[in-house]
Amino acid sequence: MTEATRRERLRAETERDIRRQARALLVAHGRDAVTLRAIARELGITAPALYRYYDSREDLLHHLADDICTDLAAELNDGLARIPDDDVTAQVHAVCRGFRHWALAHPQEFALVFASTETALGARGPGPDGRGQVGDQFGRVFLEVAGRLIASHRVPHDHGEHVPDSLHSDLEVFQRVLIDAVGARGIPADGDLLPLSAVYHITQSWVRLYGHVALEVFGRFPFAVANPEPLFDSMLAQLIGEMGFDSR
Amino acid sequence: MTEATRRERLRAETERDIRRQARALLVAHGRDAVTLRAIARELGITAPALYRYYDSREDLLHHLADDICTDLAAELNDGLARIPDDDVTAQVHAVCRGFRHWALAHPQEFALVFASTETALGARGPGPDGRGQVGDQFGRVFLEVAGRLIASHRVPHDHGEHVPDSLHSDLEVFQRVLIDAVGARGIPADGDLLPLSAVYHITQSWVRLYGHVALEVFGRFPFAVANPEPLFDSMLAQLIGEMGFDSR
DNA sequence: TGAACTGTGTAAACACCGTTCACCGAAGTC
DNA sequence: GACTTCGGTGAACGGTGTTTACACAGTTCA
Repeated sequence: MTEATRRERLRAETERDIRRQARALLVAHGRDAVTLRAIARELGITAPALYRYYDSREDLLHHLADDICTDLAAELNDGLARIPDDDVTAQVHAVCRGFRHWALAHPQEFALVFASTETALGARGPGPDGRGQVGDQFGRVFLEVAGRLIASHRVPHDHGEHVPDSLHSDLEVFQRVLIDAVGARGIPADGDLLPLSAVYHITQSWVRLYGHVALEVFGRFPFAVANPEPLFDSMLAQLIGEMGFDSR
Repeated sequence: MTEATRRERLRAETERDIRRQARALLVAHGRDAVTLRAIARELGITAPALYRYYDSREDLLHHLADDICTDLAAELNDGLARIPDDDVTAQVHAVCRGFRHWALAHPQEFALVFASTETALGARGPGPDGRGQVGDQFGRVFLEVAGRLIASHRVPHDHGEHVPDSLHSDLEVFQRVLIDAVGARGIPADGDLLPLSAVYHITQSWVRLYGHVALEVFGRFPFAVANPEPLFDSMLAQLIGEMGFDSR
């Protein structure tokens, strides 16, 4: 390997340096502080040089968001690796708690990736397969854990709880995505293993997980929550309980 | 009335003009486009003149967020006024649907008020009474509807569903806030009418309402939702159902 | 080896931005 | 009429994204 010419190596290196500095500025002083001139200053070069690497500041922020998703996914996967393969409940716990802790520890990154109106950041276009409304790398982790959950548990939802017809077409798209995600892990799956009611429940779980985390990060609970962790844990226990697992 | 001197009237007028222009820029081109110079240009004055009205751009954005909360509250109250006083289910429907429609129609305003990391915007400090983590005016509407709900319905939650001890202290704060909100409407209330399990459910409802709306505004559902409205309505029906009302 | 080409940096410039300052004139006060 | 207050101006400082013309080192190839 290492076929890369000297120039290519240097380029890759400064490219990493640029994003590392951009990231540091984002973390330290927020999105508006991520300026081309500040990055260049820190790197000992001039701002226009950055245009050799990115089309614009917007473009850089876009790549930055991608990096953040990748890091988040890696962090969640690390946490997941420490948990026995067969303890799916603990896996769900780990991913959800990991997401919350990451978001609280990295509010600026969270805001950039998960609460931006620009469709360019974090979210891909609808896509021909209906995939990837959320950052690619992170979406993979989320889907993967959902996948493990499905593969390890036969028909979590069979309480006859039926899903309104109007949701079928959308949920079937997501069902397809989930089945593919499980398939990618070697375990074949089909619609019997993953009824629409389960797909619906996964969607609702994301709504609640995201809702709680965003409210906490942005401080928008309807009252000053002094101790948010038990609130989160209790929500999580309820989510897991509704899936047909024990809550602990 | 109209004790106001000529000068005071003029001042109030330009103050409104400033915020109206700021608002227009926010809506049209996003938060970053709300620049003092652009506002001044549009008003036919110079940028430094704005410092006679606001301490800084940040200060202006803060007041802008307040305005937005007030408008949102007014819009929700308008919708509420069209609904019979005794039909609480319809009232909850109206407020939740109204919030979603407002957010989808005003994504930039939503992002500013409900998804900013700056604590100065929308969120007040913890406050001595533990109130107002969410924009004052909007918070009032939210609490008011919750209040009507409580006042009209005796003990929605008595399925013995018990709330973990670790949540008690926080929920009691919110319970106090809610009881006061009901009291402000003339109807006295106490802890018997509003058990902690009901308070908990109201909190969880906000998590889900906010979660769904934010995910939709920011396009962060895990798959491309072609038709989000039924998804929202079904969540809403479930929320209302869990309160002990019919889902219709 | 030397010529040609490519990629990576520079400095200068343009048009913006928030903010501060000294100043000025009209509005209000005594 | 003198004096103060208020709302505005223009100039300036230091910052921003971006474009342009230019220089120079690394690479390629005859």
